[in-house]
Amino acid sequence: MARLGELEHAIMDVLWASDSSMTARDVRDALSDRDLAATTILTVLSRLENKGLVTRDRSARAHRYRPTDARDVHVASLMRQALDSASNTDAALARFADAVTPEEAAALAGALDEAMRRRRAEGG
Amino acid sequence: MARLGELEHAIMDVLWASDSSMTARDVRDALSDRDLAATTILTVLSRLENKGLVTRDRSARAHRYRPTDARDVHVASLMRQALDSASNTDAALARFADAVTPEEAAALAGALDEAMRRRRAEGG
DNA sequence: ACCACAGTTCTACGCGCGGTAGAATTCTCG
DNA sequence: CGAGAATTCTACCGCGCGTAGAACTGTGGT
Repeated sequence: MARLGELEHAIMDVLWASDSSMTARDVRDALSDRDLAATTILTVLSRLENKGLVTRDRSARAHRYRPTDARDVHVASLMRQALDSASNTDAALARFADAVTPEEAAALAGALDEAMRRRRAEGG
Repeated sequence: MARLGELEHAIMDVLWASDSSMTARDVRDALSDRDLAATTILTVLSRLENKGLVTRDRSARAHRYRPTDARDVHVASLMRQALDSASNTDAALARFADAVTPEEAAALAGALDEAMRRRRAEGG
């Protein structure tokens, strides 16, 4: 769904790295090495808003932008999308299991476990 | 790495669905509802070859095309890429664990288990 | 040996997206 | 109210992708 270009991604990175909302100027400063025009930042920020990736707070003079979702959520969503494009989910998951490091495997196994536990606790 | 357009994806789907290699004509026939020109298929097939997604066998008069990797491998690779774009891998995996169905979770847990076992057996 | 034809390569066009930014507009602070 | 910052409007350019015509080439049939 959300196809990001290089600059769009860079800006998302800046927003994700910040724990509070940022103004366009804040973003530009964070990307000062690129020496971008202020309007460039604004344009991209608007496009990101249209794509649903950032949310804008228009109350103040200088609008404040923040990511709609945390980066993890976005990453998980990309992974989910990829998985959905498989014809054989299990086979894809098996391949994926081969592609993770032992540390990641452990973390994932734990997370699966907990997710399952939580589901059982909630769902009844 | 591999960004696919709509037609490119459709063609990959055709190739993935087939268990043997196909000629351009075969592919066109499989997409006959689209009524595409033969050269269109060829062009896209070439682009896919450049992207490393399909392999071409030039020995016969009509070249034969087949996917470089199975679909699962491709899907797993997309998932891996997504995961690599996370700043906090564990957090992303935790989110992902929440996004899979119980069936998928079971399959994945099993696959992780087996991958681990295999690694232990091989790697020493 | 030659021709017809299938298949391939070359080339190209149009469109939409992303990077980029100027011009015009608007709002706020002093 | 004026200056300046911020936003919106608009636009350009390059590239990737869908699409395909024209030219080329190699193989099979007679």
